[in-house]
Amino acid sequence: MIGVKHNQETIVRGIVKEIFLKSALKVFATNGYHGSSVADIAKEANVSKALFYHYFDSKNDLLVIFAKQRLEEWNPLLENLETLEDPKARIKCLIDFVLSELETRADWLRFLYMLYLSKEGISAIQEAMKKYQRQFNRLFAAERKLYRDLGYANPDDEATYLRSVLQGICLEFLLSGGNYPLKAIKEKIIKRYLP
Amino acid sequence: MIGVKHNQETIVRGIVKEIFLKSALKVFATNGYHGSSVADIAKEANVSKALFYHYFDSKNDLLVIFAKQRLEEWNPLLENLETLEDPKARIKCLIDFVLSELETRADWLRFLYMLYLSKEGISAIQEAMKKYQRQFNRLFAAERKLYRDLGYANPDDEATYLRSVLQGICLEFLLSGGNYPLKAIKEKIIKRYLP
Amino acid sequence: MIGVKHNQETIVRGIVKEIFLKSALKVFATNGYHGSSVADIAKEANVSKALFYHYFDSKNDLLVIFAKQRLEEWNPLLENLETLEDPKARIKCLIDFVLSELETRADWLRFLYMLYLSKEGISAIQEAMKKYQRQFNRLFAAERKLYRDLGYANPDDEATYLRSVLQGICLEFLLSGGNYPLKAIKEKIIKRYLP
Amino acid sequence: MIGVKHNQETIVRGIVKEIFLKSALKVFATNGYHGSSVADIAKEANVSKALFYHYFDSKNDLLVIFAKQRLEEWNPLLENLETLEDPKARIKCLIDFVLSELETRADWLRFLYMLYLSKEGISAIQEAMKKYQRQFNRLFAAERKLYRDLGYANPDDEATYLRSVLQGICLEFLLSGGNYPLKAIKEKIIKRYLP
DNA sequence: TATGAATGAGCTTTCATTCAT
DNA sequence: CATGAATGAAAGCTCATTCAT
Repeated sequence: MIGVKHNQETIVRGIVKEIFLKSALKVFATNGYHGSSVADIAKEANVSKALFYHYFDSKNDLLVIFAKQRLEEWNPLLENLETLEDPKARIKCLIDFVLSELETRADWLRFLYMLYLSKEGISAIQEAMKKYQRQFNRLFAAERKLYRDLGYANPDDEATYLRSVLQGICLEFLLSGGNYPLKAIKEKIIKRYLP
Repeated sequence: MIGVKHNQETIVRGIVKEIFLKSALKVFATNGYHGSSVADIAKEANVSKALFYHYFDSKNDLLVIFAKQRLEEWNPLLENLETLEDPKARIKCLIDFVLSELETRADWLRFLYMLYLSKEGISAIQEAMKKYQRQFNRLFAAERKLYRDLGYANPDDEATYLRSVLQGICLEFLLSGGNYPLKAIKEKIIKRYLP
Repeated sequence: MIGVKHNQETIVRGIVKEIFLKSALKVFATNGYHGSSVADIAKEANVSKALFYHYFDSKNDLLVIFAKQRLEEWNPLLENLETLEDPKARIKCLIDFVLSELETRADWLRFLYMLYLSKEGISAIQEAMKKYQRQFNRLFAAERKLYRDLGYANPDDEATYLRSVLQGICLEFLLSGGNYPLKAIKEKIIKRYLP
Repeated sequence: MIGVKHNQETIVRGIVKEIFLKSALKVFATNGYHGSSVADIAKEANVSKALFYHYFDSKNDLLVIFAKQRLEEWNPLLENLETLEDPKARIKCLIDFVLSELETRADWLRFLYMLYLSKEGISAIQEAMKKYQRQFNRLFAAERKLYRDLGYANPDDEATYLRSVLQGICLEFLLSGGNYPLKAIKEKIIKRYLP
């Protein structure tokens, strides 16, 4: 019949989309957004270039999708920060969250840093970001409260400082090419905040 | 006299080259290397696209030049680390060096992080890097010696840690969009290492 | 019984084909042949792109079909011109035929003019045309006879002239955007040929 | 010196632009706007595809340029219609203007008819048209005055009618493939309006 | 029948680079 | 030195068409 739609096909669609996203992430992490062509992504996924446009509206579409995924990724941490009573448990949670699974998230992080660093990149995903502004604010508030509960004199600076340290560790991890002493560094920082 | 004329030309050449490099840096920091065209650079410098090729062999040439400049920039620090007696003076010197003039070096840093993060980018300038490997080794040795002199149990990890913290501060500074409490953070870190 | 089923299928097939043709005509009239994609046609018909190829061999197929339909459309007029005795009745018939139902035939006309105007377009349907050459010749002969019977000195030029006038009216009607004084113009021309 | 511009080079620019426009017109007249690629135009002009974009912003740019040229073409006629005293001279002028040089303007006309016929085409050049609305109004007013001066009862319809006839002649001329009796038809129409 | 998946070829446009002046 | 002209290659994206289900 004319007009009949098959529901199960969305499953295939979802799988293929995921393959594309993974491939895109890989090549983006290698060459950056502008340095990666849709042809590169398709090649990585072993399909034709044209198929990409069967699943996404544009190359830029990927940025929006990635931004959304990234922001949703922070939800579990946010929940923990807002519900856990013990501030020490909270800060442990925060450190663990940022530094865990760095190996598997390497492509992800590499790409995000590049994206954030380029001014253009930021404006490209700003609209997508706006929707999540409230979420960001909640996160920052939770962080401030954490340092207040920990008894720090200057919660804002303290939040900034730990954020910087954690980002720095992630960054150096990515730049080190595989021989970063992550375990030792992590112990060091945990010992400092949870004596 | 011929020599004089030659010299003058070289000076002008150097100035124009510098203009190009500065313009390139600016657009690279905005759009990344692949996202910036030679036309963009020329437009930023208010000259014709073709003139670029009177001063540089290719767009890729810029990467090599930037890498060299960056590495030579570290020479004064290296000299200080190797000659200063007092380890406290040395670590103060290191921190000051990395965190000073972040505002004016912002484009520079932004671009370098992007470059280092992209795997491909690194390979593009790897050759240039090789020549300076010896210099890198000297720097790392000086760092290790510093932490040994300061009495740390694990100088290697200690070097890695401080490097991560400083990089993290620079990174967050770039990402913060102008409201990073650099002064407070710097005081904080100096107080920690130089009690 | 098998025959009946076959017949029903043919009827359904015919209906769906007609839907496609109507949709095609609409988008062709809007964007021209080259400016309209099979996807556009399918969308207008609310079916999938692939279904189109169950009913037609190719997009170009549509041109041939349209050309045939157009030519067969002229059959009733031809019959009248050849059988009616009174030349005045014949010319009235001709004018009425060309200028009637312009509103409903607008898409049709718009597309045909575009097709005829494009040199390439004509060659695409020339083969289909050849089969109908005999019919054209009959039409032209009937026209000449008409003007001879009406007593005109130069029947050929007269035929060309009236054809031009009628085409011009159709064209201006299409270009006017809905406010063409068709009735007045038609009266004017009829009064001239049938005083 | 940096920043020096050469004035005479605009001459070359103008010539090459003209070549491009002529080539574009030729291929547009054959295949229509959507049916002609920038590659086709460049091939017709015997230059590289990329050079096109050195002279024009986009393919659509050509439409705007053509529309403007077309409208300016009518200026001499407009001036004559507004200044000539004798209405008979005016209508002679109008007929001559529209039907003269049909052979050399064939590509032009063919393209314009296709453009006007496609609804999309019209909207593409509407903005360019708006600027010239005043000119159109002047032309229509001059036409109305002409038929009033000639003593016609219904100047508006009369203007529409003659416009239709002239358009029809042009159209049939284009469709006839070279054997249109233009001279005879023109005499016929002139005799009718200037007895 | 009817659909979504899939693709090669082609389109518009951009870019790094070269060349004549 | 400095420019505009010019181009081959490749980018993002579309399209007519085929195929498996």
